[in-house]
Amino acid sequence: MKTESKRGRPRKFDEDVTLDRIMLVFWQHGYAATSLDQIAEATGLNRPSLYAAFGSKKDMYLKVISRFADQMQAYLHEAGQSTSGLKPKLKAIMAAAIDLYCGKSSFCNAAYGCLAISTLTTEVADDPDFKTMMEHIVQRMDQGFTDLIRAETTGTVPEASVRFAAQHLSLILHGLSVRARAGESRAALQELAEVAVDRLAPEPASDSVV
Amino acid sequence: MKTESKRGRPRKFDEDVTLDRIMLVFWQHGYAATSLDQIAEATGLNRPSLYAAFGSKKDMYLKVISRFADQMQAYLHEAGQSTSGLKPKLKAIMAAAIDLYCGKSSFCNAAYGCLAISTLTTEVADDPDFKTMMEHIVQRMDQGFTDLIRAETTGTVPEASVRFAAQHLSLILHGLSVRARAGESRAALQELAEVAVDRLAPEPASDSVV
DNA sequence: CTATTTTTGTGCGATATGGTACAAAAATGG
DNA sequence: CCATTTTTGTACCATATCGCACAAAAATAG
Repeated sequence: MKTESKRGRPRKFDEDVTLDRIMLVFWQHGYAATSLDQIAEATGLNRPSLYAAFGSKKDMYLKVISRFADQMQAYLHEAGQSTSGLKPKLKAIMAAAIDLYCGKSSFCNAAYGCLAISTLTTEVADDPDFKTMMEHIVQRMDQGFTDLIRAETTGTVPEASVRFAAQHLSLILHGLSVRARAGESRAALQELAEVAVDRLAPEPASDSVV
Repeated sequence: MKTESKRGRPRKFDEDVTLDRIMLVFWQHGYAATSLDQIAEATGLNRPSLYAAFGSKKDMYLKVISRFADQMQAYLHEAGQSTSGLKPKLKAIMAAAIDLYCGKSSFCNAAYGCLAISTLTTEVADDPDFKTMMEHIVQRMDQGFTDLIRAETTGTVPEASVRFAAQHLSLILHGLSVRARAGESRAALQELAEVAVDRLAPEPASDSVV
C-alpha cells in the first residue's frame, strides 16, 4: 500500500479512475465470472500492478462495493435535495435510482441494476465476508431512508413506523434493481416506484389527502 | 438424449432427484462459481454421465431454472388455495414464498432466496440466453399475480390496474428474495409482506375500508 | 553520479475448469 | 451365447485462472 510517496517510479494510473473501471467490469460480469485479465485489460494495468495497488480479486471487489455504496448514497442524497416534502423527496430518490439502474447516469451506461444487488447477492452464500458486506449494504439503505423519513416527519410518526416504512422502500429499491437488470423499461419502473412511494411512505398523522 | 430405452446398461440415477441436487448446487454458489466437479460430487455422477444426460453446464443451469419456475409456480399456487379472498390469498402466497426464501420448505433448507433472482440476475448481462430466461421468469411471476387478481376481482378492477398491481407484488417478491439471502429474519419479512399486500393489492371498487 | 525506492511488465507455475475419447460394464434381442 | 445398445468411469486435453518472482525502468535523496 502507498499513501504519499515521493521517491520511486511514479504511477501511470489514477487510483480513482482505475477503481471506477474495475467497478464497471464487476458490474457487468459479476464477481465470479470476472477474471483479473478482464480487469487488467479494462484498466490498462497488468496483474502485478493491480495486485500491488488493490490486493487480491476479492479485495478489489470489496473495495469497489464500498466505493459504490458511498457514491450511491451521495448520489441519492443529492437527488433528494432537489425538492421538499417527504413524498416528493422519496420520489426524486427513486427516480434517480431507477435512472442509475437503467444506465442513465454517469456511473454506468447500461441497465445493470444496482452493483450490490446484482452481483453481491449471488456470492453471499459462499463467503462470510461477502455476507457481512451485504448486510452492511442493506442496513445502509434502510438507514438512509430512516433518516430521511424521520427528518421529514419530525416526531409525528413513531420510530418503529419510520423504520418499517424505510424497510418497505428498500424492498422496493431491491425489486427495481432486479427488474431493471431483467430489462424492464425505465418508464415502467418509474410508474411502479411513484405509486409504491404513495402507498408505502408514512403519512404524518394529518395531511392533505389526495 | 434418451426417452424410453429398453436395451443398454441401466442408469444408476433418477433424473428428477439428480436435477434437484444440481439445483441446490447452483442455488448456493450461483452459476459462474459452480464447477462441474461440485455437481458431480453432489449428484454422485461423473462428468461424462452428467454431460450425456443433461448437456453442458449452461444446459443444466437453464434446465434447472425452468424446473424451479415450474415447481415454484405450483408451490405458490397451492399456497393460494388454502384461503379465499384476494388479500388472504396474496398473503398466503407471500408467506409461502418467504418460507421458501428463508430455507423453510422442502425445496431448500438454507436462506438462499429465490434461485432465479439470487443467481440468474447476475448472469443476464453477459449471455443473451440467460437474459431471455430472466425475462420469462419475471413475466411468469407477473402473469401469476395477474391471473389471481383478475380471478378474485372478476371485472371490478380495470385490466391495466390488475397488471399494475401484479407488477407491484412481483416487485415485493424480488425484494423479499434479496433480503432473505442477505440474512433478514423470516418474521421481519413476513411483517413487511403482509403490510405491502394490504397497501398494494387492488381494492375491488367498493369494499369495507379498514 | 550513486544509492535507494517504488512501479512496471514479462513470464512462470500450480491449479482448476469444461469438455471429450475410449474402453469396460451391464443390460436386452435374437 | 453372441451382437447390440446404452451407461459408466478413468484418463486426458486444451485452456483459463490467480497469484507471484524477478529484472528492468523511472523517479528522488544526498
